[in-house]
Amino acid sequence: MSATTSPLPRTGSRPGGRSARIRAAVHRAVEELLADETGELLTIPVVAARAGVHATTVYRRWGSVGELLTDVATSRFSGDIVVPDTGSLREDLERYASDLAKDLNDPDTLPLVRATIGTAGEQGASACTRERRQQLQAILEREQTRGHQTPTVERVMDAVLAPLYYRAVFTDQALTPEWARTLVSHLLPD
Amino acid sequence: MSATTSPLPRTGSRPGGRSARIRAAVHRAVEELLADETGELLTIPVVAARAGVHATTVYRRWGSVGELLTDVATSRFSGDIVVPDTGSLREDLERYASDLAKDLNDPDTLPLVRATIGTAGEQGASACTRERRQQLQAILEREQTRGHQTPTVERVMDAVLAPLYYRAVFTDQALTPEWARTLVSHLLPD
DNA sequence: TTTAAAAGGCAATGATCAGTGCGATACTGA
DNA sequence: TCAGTATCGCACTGATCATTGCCTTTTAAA
Repeated sequence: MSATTSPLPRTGSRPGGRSARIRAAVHRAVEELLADETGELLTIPVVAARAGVHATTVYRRWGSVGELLTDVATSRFSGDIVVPDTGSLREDLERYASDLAKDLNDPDTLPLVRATIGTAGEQGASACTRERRQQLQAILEREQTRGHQTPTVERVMDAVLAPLYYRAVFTDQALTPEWARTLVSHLLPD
Repeated sequence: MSATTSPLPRTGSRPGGRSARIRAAVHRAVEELLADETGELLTIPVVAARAGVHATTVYRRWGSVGELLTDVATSRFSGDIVVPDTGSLREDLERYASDLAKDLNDPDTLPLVRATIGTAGEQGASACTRERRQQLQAILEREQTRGHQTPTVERVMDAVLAPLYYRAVFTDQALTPEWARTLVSHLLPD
């Protein structure tokens, strides 16, 4: 259980190499099994069978379901949203919030978030949102470079990010782009 | 897997009866195992052993870990917070938010929320927050009875409830009462 | 091309899990 | 008190899981 070592092998990490192919297949298997929502429990043998690899391989590369889910979540929530750059803070945030709402509405996303939180605890939870914080930070810093005042990142997270994730995880309400933009207008009045 | 039948037995449900004692012991075992944070996976045999009952009993009364967690979460998050009634909406919300922050800071609470979400999905998630919505609704309705305008429940959930749960579940930031009150002051400016 | 290291496939093992009859015990209502 | 019913403990069973040693294949560098 070496939490610091990457599940990426030091060698064999060429884009189309065998290791990379296995990694992709396992990731896809996890997402499919979670999306299937058959209530079937997510175990390493099940994932391995679905991915067409041997369970041993998954045990050795990832160690546990928790670490596997953390890895899948990290990939899934990295680089999936392009941070908008419209020149206006309000516009940037509105587009970002509405993109995020669309992303969280993807039927594959929610089960992954829930499973990762439940199985991988702190590690998993931060894997789902670490990049979001950085993206908001980037939007704010650009606005500051333009010489304008901005709310703190914490404030934006409370006002925009939190409601999006809360609704997705805890309720069955739909995350509409209109509502997402409303969150921004409450944060930036007038 | 009868999702509608209550895990409470029809007979033997007297306060101090054996069924009630077993139920309490199982609930306590779940919370302790989650709080222990040994990374040990939560299975029915493990819970049963800790509670001093036979696994068969747990299988028959709850059926699965998911339903068990949903039941525990429902108990845990029902009647645990006294809805304040100060005569002022702002004061009510501030106390409520600060009480909720304290509740979510309890080391036993967070693992229960995470595990329930991860294992029991939609069912589990709503078990963690259903009562919160009703409590906020009650606070708002009292203010309306006094003849005052109030935000919608959805707005209060977005502005107060969501940040509290988001911070608890997704970050490692502490939930201070001061910050919780700040959320209310952003919702009710002037 | 050759060679050493890394990763994956395979088979086998002990441990744990989910689920099932059956008899004993505890509870409810008459 | 007493009968009927529900719940629980107990002893199994088959299935699945986590893990290991050994060998083959792939990979990266000489």
